[in-house]
Amino acid sequence: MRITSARVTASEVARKAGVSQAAVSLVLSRNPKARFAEETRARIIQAAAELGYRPNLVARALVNRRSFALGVLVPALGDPVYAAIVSGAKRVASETGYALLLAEATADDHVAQLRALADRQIDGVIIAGVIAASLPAEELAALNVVIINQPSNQFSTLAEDSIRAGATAAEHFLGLGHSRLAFIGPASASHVFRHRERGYAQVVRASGVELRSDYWQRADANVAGGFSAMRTLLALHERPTAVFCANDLSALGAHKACTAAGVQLGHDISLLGCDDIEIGTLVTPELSTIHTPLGELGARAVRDLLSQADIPRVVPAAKTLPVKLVIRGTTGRPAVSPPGA
Amino acid sequence: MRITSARVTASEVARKAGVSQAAVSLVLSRNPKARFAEETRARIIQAAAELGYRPNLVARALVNRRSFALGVLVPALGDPVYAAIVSGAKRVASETGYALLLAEATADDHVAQLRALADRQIDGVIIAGVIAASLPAEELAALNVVIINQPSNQFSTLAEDSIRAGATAAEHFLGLGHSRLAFIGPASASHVFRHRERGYAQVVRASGVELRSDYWQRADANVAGGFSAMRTLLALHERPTAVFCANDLSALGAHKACTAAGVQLGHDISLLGCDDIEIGTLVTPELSTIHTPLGELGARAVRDLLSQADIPRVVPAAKTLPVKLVIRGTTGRPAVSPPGA
DNA sequence: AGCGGCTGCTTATGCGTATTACCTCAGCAC
DNA sequence: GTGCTGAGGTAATACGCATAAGCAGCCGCT
Repeated sequence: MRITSARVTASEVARKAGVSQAAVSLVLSRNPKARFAEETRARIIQAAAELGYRPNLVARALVNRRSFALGVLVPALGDPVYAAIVSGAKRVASETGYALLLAEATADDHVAQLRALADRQIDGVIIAGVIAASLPAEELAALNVVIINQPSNQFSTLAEDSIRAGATAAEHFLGLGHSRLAFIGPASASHVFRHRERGYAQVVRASGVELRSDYWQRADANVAGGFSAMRTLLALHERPTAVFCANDLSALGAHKACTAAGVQLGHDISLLGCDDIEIGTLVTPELSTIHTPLGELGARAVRDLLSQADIPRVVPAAKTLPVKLVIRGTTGRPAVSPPGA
Repeated sequence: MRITSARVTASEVARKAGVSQAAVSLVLSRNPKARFAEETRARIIQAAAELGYRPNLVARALVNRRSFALGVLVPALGDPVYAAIVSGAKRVASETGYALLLAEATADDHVAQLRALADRQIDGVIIAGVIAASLPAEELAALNVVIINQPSNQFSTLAEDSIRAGATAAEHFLGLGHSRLAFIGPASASHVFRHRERGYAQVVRASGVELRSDYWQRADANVAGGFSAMRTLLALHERPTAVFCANDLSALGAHKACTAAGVQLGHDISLLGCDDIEIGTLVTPELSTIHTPLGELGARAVRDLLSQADIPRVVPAAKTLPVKLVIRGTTGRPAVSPPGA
């Protein structure tokens, strides 16, 4: 039975070096308070090396009350957005010797998933995509938490500048001379999506361009949603010339609908996504988009968690990371001058 | 300092219920050997519920010598192929109360990543995409291991039927009437890629169709590789009419090259990928491909690991999962009859 | 009355590590 | 010699849980 391999323990190293287990622990953990003769120190280090001793992190976690592991709670690992966040988090985590424990929360088990992480004594948790408000606050409060892309006055947050993302989209379109601006986005409670929409709407409105309700399409923020929303827009008597989608996935759905309808993207209709996931460069023409710092969000989240672990934060911090316009093939000047011009 | 939250322990439950800590453990773990009066049992359960007791899994892991966690070692979490495997693994793992510990192995730290997992006393590890032969065999041998898509006579393996995948590709092309068959694939040591190629070549050769060396392109199995390889093919005096790519990513690169060159996919040239990642449906026309059971591989890997944990396997098992042709938009009959017809 | 056997619990111990408190011995001052 | 100090270690304990072993009380049987 090979549940956990028989591994060499500190005691065995101690026996081999002719010292006590405590000596092994003290020397190998470079405890500054420990005064050991150079010769003993060397003997212990050599014995450990010869036996291939590696400390049992589970035992260490038990006594330290620190597991050196962080949890990540996301709704879907396969989604490129969360994959990018996880990847960024993993990079920083492994640099610092931290492990990442994954939790994929489905519709109704997000609380259970959080508990599963907490029960493993994680030193902190990163929450992205899962509505933090739907998690029991008192259980979260017992953890170090960083929430990505959601507001919270109780926990630290880290977010893209969603308002600016939407605003940038509108500015791009307006700058190109568009005046028939459409939007495709979910009716969801998601904070990012709402803010991307708001930033977009604000700038459009401020420019004096009309916000037409038939240009404002509600659709799930995925490929299918974007596809059907775009079909609706294409069926309109007077088509929009520029469409901003709440995320790249729906933009790619919209892209597909346009291509299928023979619409020349970047000419007949300008299309802009948001997130800058890699897939956007695979379609033709390549998807213009607003880059959001997904990997960076994951990476910073880990760093924040690690600093929280040392100096617990009284006041939760809220940081916002900038976004950036990435012009590729799907956006350009309108083909025909808008009526008002 | 809030490293790990102050949580209620079994002893506190015991005090509240007026019993010993052992009683709490015995009752709550439904140990069949423990005979307790119904009334005591109820008191313990109620006390636990009132205090919100949840066992510390770290402590449990230490005494059980079983962490109820599995490791996953992959080269890139962002790659849709590995994301799909991880997602499948996660599904089964969380059904059975197991946690998944991620390790993303970069070029030269794969051994360190494996050790980091082992040090956390994982009950098993799934290795995908990382060359298992490059890992220290004696350290692997101390673990329960399932290797995905690589051969091994020392450890259990789980693989798609790569030969069949390639063969299916060739049969599809030949069945459509193609005779100018090309291939794009890496020169890498990867077993899957080599077998997909071999299966393809075997069937082509067996059909009597010539295997032209200028139709056999070496390229990295990613978008950029597929793109440039396809450019080379397109520049040929006599273009191939059907191209099989070693994976979807390179097929998507090839797709892009074709679209850019004005080639009508599915008519002028038939293009076939392999893996069936979701992105393939986003391009126009949608990518025909060979479906490989990525999620299923991850799921089965976890199941195998769990059964290994109970009944250790003397002889490593090797299982192969079937693949399936998925015809979408990029494959069709050749536009012009091949010379020989 | 005495003893076996069952019920219903408790006590003790170990998992592998970190850490505190203590212990021994040498060297030195006096 | 005694006492003090510091160097160089060890012993003991705790972390939170699981589990083997033990033990008290009671019943029934002879």
